[in-house]
Amino acid sequence: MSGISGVVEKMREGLRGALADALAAAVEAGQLPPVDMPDFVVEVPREREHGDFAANLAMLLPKQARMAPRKIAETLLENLPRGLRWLERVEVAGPGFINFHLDPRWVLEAVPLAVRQQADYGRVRLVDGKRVQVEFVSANPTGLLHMGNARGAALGDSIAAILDFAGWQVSREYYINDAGNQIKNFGLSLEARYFQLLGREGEVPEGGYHGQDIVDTVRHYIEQHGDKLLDADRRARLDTLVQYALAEKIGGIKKALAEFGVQYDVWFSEQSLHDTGKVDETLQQLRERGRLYERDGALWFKASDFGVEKDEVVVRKNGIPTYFAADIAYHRDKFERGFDRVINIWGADHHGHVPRMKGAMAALGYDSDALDVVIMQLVRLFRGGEIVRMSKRTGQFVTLEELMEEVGRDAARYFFVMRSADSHLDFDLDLARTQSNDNPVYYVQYAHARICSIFRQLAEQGRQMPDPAGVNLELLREEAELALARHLADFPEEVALAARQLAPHRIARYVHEVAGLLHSFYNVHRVITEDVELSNARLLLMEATRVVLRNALGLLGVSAPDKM
RNA sequence: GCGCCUGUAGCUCAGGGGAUAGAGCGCCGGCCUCCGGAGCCGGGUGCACAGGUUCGAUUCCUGUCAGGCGCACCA
Repeated sequence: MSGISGVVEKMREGLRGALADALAAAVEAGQLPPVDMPDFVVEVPREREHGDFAANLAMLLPKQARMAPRKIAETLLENLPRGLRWLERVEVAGPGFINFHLDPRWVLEAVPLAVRQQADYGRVRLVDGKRVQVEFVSANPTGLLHMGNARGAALGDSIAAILDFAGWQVSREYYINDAGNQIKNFGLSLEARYFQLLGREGEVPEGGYHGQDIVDTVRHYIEQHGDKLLDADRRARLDTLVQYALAEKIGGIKKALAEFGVQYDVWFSEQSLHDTGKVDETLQQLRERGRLYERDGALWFKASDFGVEKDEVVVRKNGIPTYFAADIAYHRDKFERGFDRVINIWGADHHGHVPRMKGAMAALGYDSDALDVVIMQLVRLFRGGEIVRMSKRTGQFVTLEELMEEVGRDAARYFFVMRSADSHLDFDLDLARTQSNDNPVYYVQYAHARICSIFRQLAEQGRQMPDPAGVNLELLREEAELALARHLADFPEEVALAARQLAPHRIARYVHEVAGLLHSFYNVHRVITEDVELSNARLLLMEATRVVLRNALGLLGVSAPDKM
């Protein structure tokens, strides 16, 4: 692992290097036969008694060396370089593990690092100068945002933030499906409501949009522009209504997402792909590469060339390209824009689309591994222990706005990312609204507010935060202090893991643990006391904790309040 | 029928091949002359099932069973 600057990684790499040296020395001395260096790990054992770090190197060598693993481990120990910082003792354990026991104060190095780096503490450099695009939500602009969209928003935004923290250059994008059949239906639905509101006959078509919000939008139009479309040319009437309604709907979506704390860099129109000829251009490329053929009057993409079960229509018998055709053009455009990596956040109901989209990218000559699709499972809302049903058809569903009104932005964001994407999410509205220790988001925020309160107390006593350079951190010897510092030291690695796995829930769990350790410490020890030296050391520990809580919450889009 | 996701504590969920599998909630019992009790401490049962790979499998592979979601000239 490279590009991680934390103290844990530093220690891990130091031990790894020492073991590699030991192996080389042992071979050199003839104590071991020449062997290939296996891909061994230096890990943090679950059990405290197994030391601070453990290596499995010796257990990977018996075949090559034709020696027992424990014997190999002993030999490695004899050849370990001397004078490794913080190292207290090394031992062979179990089937051949090499366990490293460190002076417990080694973790305190994380404290001044966090204090010094502030908002940058936890940043890692997994990549250098690489660009990634994260596309998420991309809900139809014909309605309101529901729970699935909301989860996508929280997940996508958090993944983007984590990737940014991990060294990627990130662009957040929303794909507006403002073309195709649904827009046609949208127009017919709007027209029907328009007629109805003005006393004429009108019926929302089968498969149209029946929601109350559509009625509201048409009413807004009438309030502003009256009934002048009643006798207009039908094409003009539909176009006008659609344009008006799209603008209003997209405006509403932007506003809701902004209130949710999500800011996009690009809003990309599907229609623009048709208008600029990019859909045709893409189809032409596929044709030139021999991946298209005609059957039953339609044009098909040979997805089966790429391990997909069946081929897919890209141009219908009536000559109109399918959504899939536009989507291929869209993804091609992403790569054309120079992104090194493209990530989509999709609902589970779209997972069947993944293989053929990857196939299409491969067909166009792009690396399909550069396209990652995060599939998130569906959300179930609970209130009073009962499932809250969502139905777009009947227009009865909880919108993002309603959710924020009910539980607040922070709770909503936290709840959506606290489970892994591929886990079904049971969202307990009652719990999210609770202002008590039962609610994990308050639990974490409270830890931050508590620290801020200590600092206010400090100021009231006319005292100041110490300069890190003049503080003796080794006064921190209590178990609660070292356990807390140990977790603060883990932050950069947690960020790296979350980034690699595209897994914000790791950060949610991590920050909850840090909060718990802070509370445990706080309950047993006082920060501000007559003992100025010790107070200063603890103040620095508190400041480092505050930095980590704030940065981690920031990655989740959750605020870190000074007071609650 | 085929494909994808998921089966871990009473409930909701974590667990990048390692040595005795964790957290929150719920339940029971404790802790405030003290920087914020929105807090802390203690108490316990579990990897769906069957094979395989491996020195070692909750983790990887195969199969079975169960739940969710897909399998349109919809998006």
